[in-house]
Formats: sequence, structure tokens, C-alpha cells
Amino acid sequence: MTTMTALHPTSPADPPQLGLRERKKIKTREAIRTATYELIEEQGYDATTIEQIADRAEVSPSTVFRYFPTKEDIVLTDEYGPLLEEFRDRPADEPWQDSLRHITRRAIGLGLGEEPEITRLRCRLIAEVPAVRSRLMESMSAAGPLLAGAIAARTGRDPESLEVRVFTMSLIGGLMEIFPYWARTGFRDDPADLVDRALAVYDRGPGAENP
Amino acid sequence: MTTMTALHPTSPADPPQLGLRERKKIKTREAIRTATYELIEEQGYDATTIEQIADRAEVSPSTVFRYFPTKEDIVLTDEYGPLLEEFRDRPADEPWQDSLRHITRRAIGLGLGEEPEITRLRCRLIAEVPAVRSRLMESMSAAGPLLAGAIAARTGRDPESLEVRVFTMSLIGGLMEIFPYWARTGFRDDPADLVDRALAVYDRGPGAENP
DNA sequence: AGTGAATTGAGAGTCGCTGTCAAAATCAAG
DNA sequence: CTTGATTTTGACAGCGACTCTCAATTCACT
Repeated sequence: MTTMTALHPTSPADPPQLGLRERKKIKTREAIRTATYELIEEQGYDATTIEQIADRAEVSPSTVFRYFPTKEDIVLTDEYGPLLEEFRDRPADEPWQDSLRHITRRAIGLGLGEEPEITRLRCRLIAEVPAVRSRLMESMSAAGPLLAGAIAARTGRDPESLEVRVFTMSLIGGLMEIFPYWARTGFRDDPADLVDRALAVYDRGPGAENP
Repeated sequence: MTTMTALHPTSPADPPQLGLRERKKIKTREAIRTATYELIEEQGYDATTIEQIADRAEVSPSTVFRYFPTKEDIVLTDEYGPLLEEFRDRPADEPWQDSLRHITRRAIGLGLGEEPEITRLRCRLIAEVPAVRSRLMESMSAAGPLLAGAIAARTGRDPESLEVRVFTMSLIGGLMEIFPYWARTGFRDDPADLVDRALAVYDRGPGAENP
């Protein structure tokens, strides 16, 4: 025993380099999230209050706000940030459509990987709750300049130009519609196909032929 | 004197067919709006509360909410609704780009006609205050199905199809960027030109040539 | 163990917004 | 002009998201 503690001064066993504090933080974060999802499935989004969430997650309301800036952020994923840097690091000679398709698919796989039901609930909320949709739009818009920079670099234009900005926002607005569409059609389609079809619109316009 | 009152029982003079009630409603509505604009210019959007607005407009806070559903709606125009019906009533053989250009220009002229400074303040708020931008996005999205229907009719496709929905939302997202761009460049450009340049993106992509 | 730092909970407070209800203003008729 | 119905208004209470502060607890390191 003393040997072990001597060899591993701080980390006990499985989780390699994570203190008790960090592990607890992750646990409460998850607890808040699952409590929120449960309550929303039970009574809907608007009916669930922060106080209820805090009660079920066994934390105080203050703690909920310490972990998530707004109620909408609890249900939305925040893993999309790193993905955009991935977009920027793609080969410069690759057409932007391919880069976009690549990371969009990764984003979907990422969201779909963990818990399909949660992803579906999220989509439903994006489609039905204006506040959630607005918040998603806002965070995607925040990533706008980065996207604009990447597109500008590919097309050799000024990222501040009206054309690039308009195109970037049109991408964000258009691709966001995939979520509500997927939810509205009962999650029957393959999300990757939807991404392809959506991106095709930007190449061929809204009157594109069916496959 | 008695002759006049006999001839004009209720309506005194100028405004032809408008009761006292309607006239007062318009006046309080304007009072709330101008009070809001003044306060925002003085202390910024977030710092001005509904109570302050009500005080300066000399009404009660309840009345403010009776005239405008949200704080954001006070600063946003609501004249865009009728414009969309105008879009639907355009000749069916006209390309959708031309129809869109037409009503977008009318929208700009409408907002610009009355008070240029207010239009500029509005643009600045759209660019800077997330809540205002979100609200605008929401109301434009609400008009989405109508726009989708018109575009679908022009291109002979299902308005419920993914392609049309994505394209419609891309239009809304992209064209909305005109406001922030106009504000960011110090209102130096002619708004009509910006609309043309933005619409050109949907024809030729983000790499379009400069004139 | 004991010190220093981070995390938490409790409480009060602000603001947007919703509802109710009675008072006041306006309108229509006699 | 007075009466009675209708509409508009203001005062009030209340809810929920969110912020801030401060003391108590918990963890990390020696």
C-alpha cells in the first residue's frame, strides 16, 4: 500500500491524471444535464424550472448557474467549438464544401455517438422551443467569423467583405434547418444524407434534382 | 358654432375616419417607441428598463407590455409582415431573385423613409444586442414558410422539402447580415446596393467578381 | 494535522413578463 | 347631457431566469 501511494502520490487508480475536484465537477455537470433531460421529457421545457433541476440534481440553484450560463445551454451541446478549429486546419486546397461536409458529419456523429435519444430530444427542442433555437443560432453565429475566415482563405477574398459574410450566415442559417427537418420527419432519414443534400443546395440552388 | 357641432357630430377636423380611441392608441404607441429610443441612446439597451420607458412615456409598465409583447419588439419594426404578402402576389413567372430584390428594397425604403437616425440605431442594435438580433431572426423565420411556399411555387418543388427549407433559411440568415454589415461600415453604402450584392451571392457563390 | 485555495449553498435583489381586478376614459343611444 | 355598455388603463401580486455577495464547506498540498 505504502508502495502504491509512494509510486502514485495523488492519482489512486483508473482515472489517470484527474483530481477529486475535477471528477466531482464532471459528475455534477452530468447530473444537472440528465436531471434536465428527465424533467423536460416529463413536463416539457417551459414547465421545468431551474429550481426543479437543482433539486433533482441535488445541488443548489446557484450551482446550476455556475455550470451553465443559461437554461438553454444545459440542453445544448458545447462540443462544437473544437470542431471549428478542425475546419480551419483542413488542407487549404480542399474545396470548402468538402471541408464543411467533413466537419458537419463529424458533428453529427459526435452528437449521435453518445445517446441517440438525447440527440433527438435536443433536435425536438431546437425545432419547438424558440429560446433554444435562438441560443443555438447565437452560438453558431459566434463561430461565424472563424468560418468566414476559412471560406475567405479558400476563395481568396476578404473575410470582412459583404459577400463572404452573407454567404457564411446563409450557411449557418441553412444548415441549422437540418435539425428541425430531421425532427419533423420523425428521424427517419440518415443525418449524413441530409447534410449532403443541404450542402448540395449551395452548389446547385434550391431546384436541385432528386437522386 | 351649433351649426358646426350639428354638421360634425363626432369627428372634429383633420383625421377623417378615426375615433378618439384609435388616435390615442397610436399616440401612446409612438410615445413608448420614442421614449425607448431616447433612453437607449442615453444609456444603452441593457441599462434601460421597462419601468424607465413607462415613466418617460407617461404610461404604466403594464401598458407597455400591452402594446409590445417583448422589450425587443419595441425597437424592431413590425411593418415587414404585409410586405411578405406582397411577395406572394408577384407575377408567378418572375424569377424569385427579382421578386425578393423588389420587396427587400421596399422594406429598406420603408424603414429608411421615416427617420434615418432611428433606422441606424435599429441596425446598430441588431448588430450589437444578441437579444434584438435573435428576435429579428425569429420573426423572419416565422415568415419562412410563406417564403418557402413562394420559392417552391417558382421552382416547382415541394415547400416542405429539405432543399427548399434549407434554401429559405439560408436566404433569411444571409440577408439579415446586411444590417450588421451596413452598421459596421458606418452606413456609408447605399442599402439598395448591399441588397443587390447580397442577392448576387445566391446566384454566383461567395467568390463573385467585383463590379 | 493545518494552511490556503477552490467549490458550494443560502439569501437577497433585479428585471422581464403574466395575470387579475377595479377605476377611468371613450363610445353609442336616448 | 345623461345613462349605460365597452374599452383602455393602472396598481398590484406573482413567477422565473439570472446576478451578486458572503459565509461555510471541501479539497489539495506540505
